[in-house]
Amino acid sequence: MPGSITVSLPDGSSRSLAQGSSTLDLAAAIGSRLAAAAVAAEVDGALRDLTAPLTDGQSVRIVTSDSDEGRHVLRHSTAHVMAQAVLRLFPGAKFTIGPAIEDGFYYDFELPGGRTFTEADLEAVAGEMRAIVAADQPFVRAEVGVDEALRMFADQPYKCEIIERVTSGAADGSDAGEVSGGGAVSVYRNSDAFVDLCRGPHVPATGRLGHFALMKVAGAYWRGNERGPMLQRIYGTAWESKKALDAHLHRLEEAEKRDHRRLATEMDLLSFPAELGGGLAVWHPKGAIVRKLMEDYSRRRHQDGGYQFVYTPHLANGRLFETSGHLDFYRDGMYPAMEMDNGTYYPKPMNCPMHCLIFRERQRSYRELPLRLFELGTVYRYERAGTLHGLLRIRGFTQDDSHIYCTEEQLTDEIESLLDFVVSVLRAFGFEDFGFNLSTRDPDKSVGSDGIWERATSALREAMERHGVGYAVKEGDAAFYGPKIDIDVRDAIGRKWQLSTIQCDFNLPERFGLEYVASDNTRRRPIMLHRALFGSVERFFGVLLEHYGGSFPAWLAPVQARVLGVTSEHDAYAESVRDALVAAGFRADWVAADEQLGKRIRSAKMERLPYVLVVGADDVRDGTVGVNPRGGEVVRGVPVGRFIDDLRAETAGTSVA
RNA sequence: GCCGGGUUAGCUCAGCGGUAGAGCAACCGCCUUGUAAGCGGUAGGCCGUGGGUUCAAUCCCCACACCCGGCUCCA
Repeated sequence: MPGSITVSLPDGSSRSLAQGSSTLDLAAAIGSRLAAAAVAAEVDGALRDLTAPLTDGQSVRIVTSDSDEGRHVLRHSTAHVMAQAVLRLFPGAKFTIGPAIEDGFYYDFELPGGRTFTEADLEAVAGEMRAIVAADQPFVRAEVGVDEALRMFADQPYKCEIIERVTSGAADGSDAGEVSGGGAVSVYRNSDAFVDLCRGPHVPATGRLGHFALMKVAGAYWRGNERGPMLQRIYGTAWESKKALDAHLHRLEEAEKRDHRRLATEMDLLSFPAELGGGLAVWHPKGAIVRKLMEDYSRRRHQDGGYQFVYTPHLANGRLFETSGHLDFYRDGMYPAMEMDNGTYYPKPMNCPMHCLIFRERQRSYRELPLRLFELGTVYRYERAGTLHGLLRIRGFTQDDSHIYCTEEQLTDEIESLLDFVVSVLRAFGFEDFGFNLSTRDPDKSVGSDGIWERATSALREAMERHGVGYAVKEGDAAFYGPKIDIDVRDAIGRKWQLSTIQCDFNLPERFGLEYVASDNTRRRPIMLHRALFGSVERFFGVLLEHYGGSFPAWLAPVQARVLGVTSEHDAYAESVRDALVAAGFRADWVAADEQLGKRIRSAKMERLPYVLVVGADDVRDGTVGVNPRGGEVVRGVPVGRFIDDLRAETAGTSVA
């Protein structure tokens, strides 16, 4: 065909199209459904607008709105629509950046006169956005010179700053999504009234959008700099269909139902009394029993793992934290000093310095290494008021903290066995999906020589590689004294939580002058591993509560079984069954038949009890119970002894009953 | 710490410049019940704390505490 071009498709086939055809034409030629779902194109590996003309020989993949990439484009385009709406409604507003993010997008603005957004403004903005969508404005790309771009955005100082930074090569990641760089700047024009700096791609026209919701307003610092201007941010979400949007909103509702703060109140587990102060929790009996079970399990595993238990005080002389370096690096995050007659004392923010003192208290032999000290150590950190978040960010918390002192030869083996240990303990709490991250040195926030850091980092790397686990690298994310492996888990609804940490430290042993006597009778410096599995017991409890949605497995449930008589005739038997369960080491109770059976069962279900045992005349006669398990089928006529055996089997290995 | 929004009964939440309401829970009766809400009644609140404006403040203003959503930070 004269004047035609041929492009290839991902399945290996190729298509001929008229000169000047775009991916949109290609999609239409393949099918109208595809054309409707298409939002962008990947041409020779680069994302482009659907409307960009294709040239002969290119390979093209059509990006549809139901893919991650497609949703990213939808969200970015919706962010532009929101910016246009805000600029229309708030004349004089300055707009800054508005990227797509996981599940949505945001855009940051500076409103005239320091005005701020209210929830009511969101309604108005959303309404204006719907009008822009209805107008089906095309997204028209243009490349302009820097000077022209600066003229175009003459009244938009933030845009000018972005243009200048990009063209001067000072751009960081946050600019990369906005402009293409190089000699030209790309812009997208939606109408005569709205043009935004942007690398793209975008959907062909605003009519492709519309399944969005504006979620919340928030303050945000320009470029994340807390000394910079405070901008006004609007968060939104956008999806390819109403169905997908509704599903997302439904997921948010479900996540909210699992919120550990809500469940903690509902289930009477713990509370944060205002009188106590922010970020400090009190544990109620039902929360405390779950916590105790977690801690007991942890202690047993550590005992089996060759750890020795230690206890250390909550306060220490400031000299200790000068030696360790904590005062230098984290003074602002520590509770303020208490002046006492023989010095300045601080609540401890970490246990490691005290464990170093235990190590140093007498001469150590290589025969003692690896020496593994373990403590459930409560620490206090002054978290800034705005950062507190239920149990997940708290000012007083307990670390399942261990410090392992070993020789350099033992290091890699020790780390590798720790990887197993961590995963094995986390599995007991129902986590199946683990991720590993290696955090490396930040030269501005660390102590010690390059050589030491290199040895520590390669030990961690080698252990993971030998162990065959994949890992991501987080540059500059290490602790000040050494690099670390952080382990995250995925919970029941797919969220990631960073829990465990294994940190390699050549520095504190040096700072504390730790030594052991080696087999050749020389004195050597041990290496120290810091590690925590739960991290913070409080935080882990919060994560666990959300993971299980409050429905703790039988070994952790505050009450494992409740016995209910059908009528008050059977209350005495119900009580005797409860006694038998308690005698067998289980946590059980019974409730008198003052309400109808259905009501009492409902109450027990609302409390998320693993087992409800209903007993009536048949059961009194036969010594049985009717077993109503959480999420299972009722089984009548189960002998009490068999229920006890079954529950024992179910909780074996985890229960310490 | 910064921006915004909150704080009303044990819980979830209405309400309003003239000192308050619902549902659930609690308590008391009646009902005697076989697997997720029986009926009736009673009680319960210095409307977060302290100032201010007002004849009058739970309501309007200010400060503080705490909470929520973000930002920043997180050994």
